[in-house]
Amino acid sequence: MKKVIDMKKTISSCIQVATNYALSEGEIRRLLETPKIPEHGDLSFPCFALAKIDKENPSLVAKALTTKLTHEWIDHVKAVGPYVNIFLNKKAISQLIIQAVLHQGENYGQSGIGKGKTIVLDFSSPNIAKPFSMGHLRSTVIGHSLALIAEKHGYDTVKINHLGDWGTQFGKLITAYKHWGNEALIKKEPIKELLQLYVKFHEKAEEHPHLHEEARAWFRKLELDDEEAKQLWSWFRDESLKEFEKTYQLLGVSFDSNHGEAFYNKQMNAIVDTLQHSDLLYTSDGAEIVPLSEENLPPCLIKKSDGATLYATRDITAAIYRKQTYQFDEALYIVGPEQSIHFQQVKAVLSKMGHSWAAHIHHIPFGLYLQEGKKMSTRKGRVILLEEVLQDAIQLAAENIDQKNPHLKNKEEVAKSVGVGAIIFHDLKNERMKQIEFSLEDMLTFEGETGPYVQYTQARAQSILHKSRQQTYQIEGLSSAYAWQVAKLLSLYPNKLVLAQEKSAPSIIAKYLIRLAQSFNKYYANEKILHEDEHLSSRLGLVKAVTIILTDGLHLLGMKAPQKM
RNA sequence: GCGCCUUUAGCUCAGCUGGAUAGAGCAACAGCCUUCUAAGCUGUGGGUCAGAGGUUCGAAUCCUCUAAGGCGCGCCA
Repeated sequence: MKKVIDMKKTISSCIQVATNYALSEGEIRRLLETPKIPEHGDLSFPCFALAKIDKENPSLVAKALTTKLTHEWIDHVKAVGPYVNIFLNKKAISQLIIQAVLHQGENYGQSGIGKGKTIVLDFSSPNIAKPFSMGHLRSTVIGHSLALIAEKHGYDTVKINHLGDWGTQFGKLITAYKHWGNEALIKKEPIKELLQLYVKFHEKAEEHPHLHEEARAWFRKLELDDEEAKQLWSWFRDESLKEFEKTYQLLGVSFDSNHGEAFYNKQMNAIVDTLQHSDLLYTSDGAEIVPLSEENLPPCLIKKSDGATLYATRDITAAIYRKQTYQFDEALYIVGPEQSIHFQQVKAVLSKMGHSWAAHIHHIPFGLYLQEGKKMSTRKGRVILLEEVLQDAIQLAAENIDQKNPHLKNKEEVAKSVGVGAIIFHDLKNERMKQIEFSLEDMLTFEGETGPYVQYTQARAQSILHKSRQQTYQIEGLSSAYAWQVAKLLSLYPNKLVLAQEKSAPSIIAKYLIRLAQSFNKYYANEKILHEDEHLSSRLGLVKAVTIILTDGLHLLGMKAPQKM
């Protein structure tokens, strides 16, 4: 699609020609490595595989290859033992890379692999009347980033917030509200107040067990469309959603659908009927199940012994609805790892129903936040509110600005971008499955491998561009070691985006941005950029290219990239 | 008991799907602001890659087993 400067590919085919097609280009590409130390060149080709084919000594093969390897991109080659170390033409290639980035701008790195395809993402999904937990933060920022990455690749995305807006807890909430509720308080602080009602219910219910019956009765009424129950339910939902909306706004997240669990209530009977008619449903201990022993899975519970449906029923229904509504090619569920069996069951049942697209449903789990080595629990009185963490971060960012750049114009806006950015980046920088020990201190760090570090690097680069007052650049390429490192990293960006998409891994982008920022900061510290000489324009072009990639990468993580900070 | 995930420097993590001397960031110590934003840069110390086998010319990376920690395992979501 877009022009990409792929050094590995070019050199691979070059080696292939030089070796008389003894290996496929793919094999060569796989063998071709990036040496860890600069003395070994920009690329290095180990000759073991080649030597095996020729039944020769690897060192000799390497030596022989050096004489045949010529290309305009190659400056010189050197055989060291069994390795052929390739030193590239810095000036020519950096020129091509910088030009490509400048020319394509924010489109640089678009692969087009998703063109004409639709991905549905189910993420965030907080529970009504409960605080936005750290677990939901993970789901939210990962899901959001995956959506942005998919869009970059050309996919159409459908972002769904599968709200936890149904279940027996609403019976409890209504009961609690009828006894001790206060309308004004709920309007003021819905989540806090509703949570308190929920907690109070459980406290009181220990002494007065009949409250449980009352709650069940209210939930039954709700299911039967009782006017009062429904009104309260809908009010709780609206108030909660309003408060969630504030958090989403801070995080810059929006959804295409807020259809929660309740939305599927009316459709579930039809699905249960279908299961029945397909002879998939069995009765076991009074409950309706789909046995999955062939799949090596525990049976999937469709209906409780009291006839009520379960979340598996709901997810199956929702999946079918989504397939019909959005015609998705892939469906991602960004949900904690506790539910991995659940999703296997849902997929298995859908398959049994004859839905071959079940294979396109993917559970994207992530490492849990732990507290003292244990899963964070809402039950334990102490809940860490995301809202408070975000406010802390913004506050700290504001203090930093006052100290470091007191004359900055839009202080509040920048503080928000930086503070929230720190939280998002902290969440996304590590491999998705890695568990995270909750540490406010770590989240509020702005130095080192952090979001603010990347943002700061970008802002400094912008500052240079502003000072230069140049709009267009005459790129001739750069040959200094620092500039070359930066340019090489720029060329890797498109590939990183593809990897991030394939592995559903925003961390690949986050790690890459850190590397690029580090590399640029070294360049910045060691070379004067705004220096009047014949290379000025090329240097500025490199700086401009860096700002383009850093900004684009930050956006893909769901972060802002302030011009100044 | 069974299944899934994790284990790399004191701490938090990379390691490009098997390659040369395992790298960053924090923390500690020592430097660098009359020069493009010091939220930065430079240097020093710090490692039986959890352990044991196996595959291979070559393993942190692939396979098997063991250990530790986490999360699950039919009427919660």
